[in-house]
Amino acid sequence: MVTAKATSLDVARLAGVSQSAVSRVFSGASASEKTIAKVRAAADRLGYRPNAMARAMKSGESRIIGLLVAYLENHFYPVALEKLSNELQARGYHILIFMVPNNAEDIDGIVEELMDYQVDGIITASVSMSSNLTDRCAASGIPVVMFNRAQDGTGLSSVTSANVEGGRKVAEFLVAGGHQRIAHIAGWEGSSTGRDRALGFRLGLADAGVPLLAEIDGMYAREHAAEATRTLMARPDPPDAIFVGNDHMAFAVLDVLRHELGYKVPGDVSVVGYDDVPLAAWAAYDLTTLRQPVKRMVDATVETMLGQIEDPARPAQKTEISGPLIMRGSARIPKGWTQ
Amino acid sequence: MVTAKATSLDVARLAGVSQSAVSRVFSGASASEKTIAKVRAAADRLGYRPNAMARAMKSGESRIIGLLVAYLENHFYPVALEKLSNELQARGYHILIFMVPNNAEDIDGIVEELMDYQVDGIITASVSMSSNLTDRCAASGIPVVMFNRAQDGTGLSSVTSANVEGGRKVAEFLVAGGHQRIAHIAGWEGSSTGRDRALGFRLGLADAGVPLLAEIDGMYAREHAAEATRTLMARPDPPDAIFVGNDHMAFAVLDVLRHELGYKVPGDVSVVGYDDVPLAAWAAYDLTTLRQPVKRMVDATVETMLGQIEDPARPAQKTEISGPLIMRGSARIPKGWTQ
DNA sequence: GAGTGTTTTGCAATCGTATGCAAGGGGCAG
DNA sequence: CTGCCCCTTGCATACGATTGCAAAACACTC
Repeated sequence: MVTAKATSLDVARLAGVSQSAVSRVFSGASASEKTIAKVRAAADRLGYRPNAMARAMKSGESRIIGLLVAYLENHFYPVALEKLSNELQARGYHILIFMVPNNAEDIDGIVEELMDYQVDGIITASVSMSSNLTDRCAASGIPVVMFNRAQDGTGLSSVTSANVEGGRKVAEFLVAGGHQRIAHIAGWEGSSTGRDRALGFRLGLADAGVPLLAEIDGMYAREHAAEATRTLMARPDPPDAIFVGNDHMAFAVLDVLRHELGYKVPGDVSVVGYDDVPLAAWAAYDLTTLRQPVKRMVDATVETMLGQIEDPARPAQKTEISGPLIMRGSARIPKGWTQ
Repeated sequence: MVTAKATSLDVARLAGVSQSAVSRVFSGASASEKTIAKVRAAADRLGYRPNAMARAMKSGESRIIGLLVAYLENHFYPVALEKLSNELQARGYHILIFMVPNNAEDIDGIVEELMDYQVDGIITASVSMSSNLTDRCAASGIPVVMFNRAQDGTGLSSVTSANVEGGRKVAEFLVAGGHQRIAHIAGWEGSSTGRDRALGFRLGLADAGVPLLAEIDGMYAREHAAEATRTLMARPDPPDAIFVGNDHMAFAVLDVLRHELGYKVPGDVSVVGYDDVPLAAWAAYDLTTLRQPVKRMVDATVETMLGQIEDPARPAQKTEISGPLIMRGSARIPKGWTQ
């Protein structure tokens, strides 16, 4: 007898109890066995389920997390999104997803919309927030966790991989491989990840006494990375190794090197990426890359988020998770290094 | 003066009007210029925005669309999701996203959760629904649109590409290319897309009088497709052309053919996929494939969805959109065929 | 200035649930 | 049996908005 939609009052009447009894049964408050049984029976008969909207309105907790994503083109994000959604779903939360247009101006409007829905928290994936926005969220007591991006100055929690350390590892790896002319096609310098990876990379090279041949901002975009590759290889002293700011760009670099310019990888040039998206393991690319441990990053994000929801007073928390270098076939492997 | 959170009543008091006046200003009902100005000013000062939850509860319209997705591993879905989200956002709707676990049993529970949120509609992406579920949605008057999958018998709207026609086009293309031993690694036979593409392909071959060498269900999974490829190539009469049920599997097929078994593509074997995900155009794969016009499919999905929300009496609508064959480098191009 | 018609506005009820409060009921010790 | 305490239960209210209704304000015409 599943009619249009039953309310707690309908159930109450059918069960012969008060509406509050029904509410108590479904919100886990205390009730006698007898009442619980009667209510459950009636609810089943009517197909009743509590109205999440009404519940949210009354309690002020929507159990919805707003997710801001800039682009899904880079496979890292779909993968993260999938895990994030599963994890939150398991904890009884759900994701209201918002794509952020490239023009960073509109983001304020988007966040406003988010807040209209009384979201319990906001997770941003590779999105920066204006300080104005940060303040609003703080004022409303809405926790924010930045995933795969950090932002100094703001009091926001963030979860990233250990980007400086990661950049450094790549530098050590390339130096150990005996490369002489090392270049970097960097992640967007407007992002903390791009800057940190580049910084770590430069530090690592400096420590080894190897100069950085060139650095070009690839903007995390295929086209920019491809163009940067052409520029680099057109030099009189083209690089014999390129560290690329993320896998997504590295694929473009490999495409240009192999299929457009006819270079051998890693024979002529070694290429190293960053992320270790699934595609990096596919034979066509077989990309050596520094892995971002998505699962652990997601777990940390969820923990931080729920922690702050439970205790709004908890201070912001910046988590860095380090990942291993995954050696595959796109870069010469130094003697003695093993997986 | 952005305090915790202002309600319409706060605004009303500050503006010196009634709470209903505030409501009317923000819901676009008629009001005098003077009132509008006063309310707007007060609202700005308080940082007031209407509470979407409360609005949803009262009006019964949440302006939220539930989206059920099975997996994001196949790039077709992130791309579609991005467009879908943008499109709906532009129309004032938002997406509550749910990942459906592989065990199809749980899907009922997921849909229940969806309905708890009073979603205005449900879009499923490559997910099948039990008839039980279908009934519940119908009973609740919640429109459902299936994206990239159709289901007979249910009265549900669906938007797909013209899969039978598409399969046929591929058959004609391969036959025209002079291939003799043509095999098919099919999409999951439990899905309408997989079945229809295979059906069209067989029909096309039959019309041309060319036999189908073999057909294996690739389950839309990389590993299955890879294994199927090994099986096919181990035959005494290995195929000289393989039509693969979607790009995602086709990449695995190419990886195995080229890097594991050492075949030349398209020299030894031609490979054709289905979808035309961005990756298909990248040089490393350069995959000939039948394009599913995502943009148009998404548009149709949104139109159908909103149409049914506006007028619940509107009958279900099955849309099929045909796409072109995109000729790239993974399959021999018949003489005289041009892009 | 009175009469008529059209807006504008406020009052109050309502959506479906949660919860403080006080009354009711049951169990147990004395 | 009485008294005390604790667990259940129902009543009534609140959450923040929308909306029907009727009174009030306004605009015009005669």
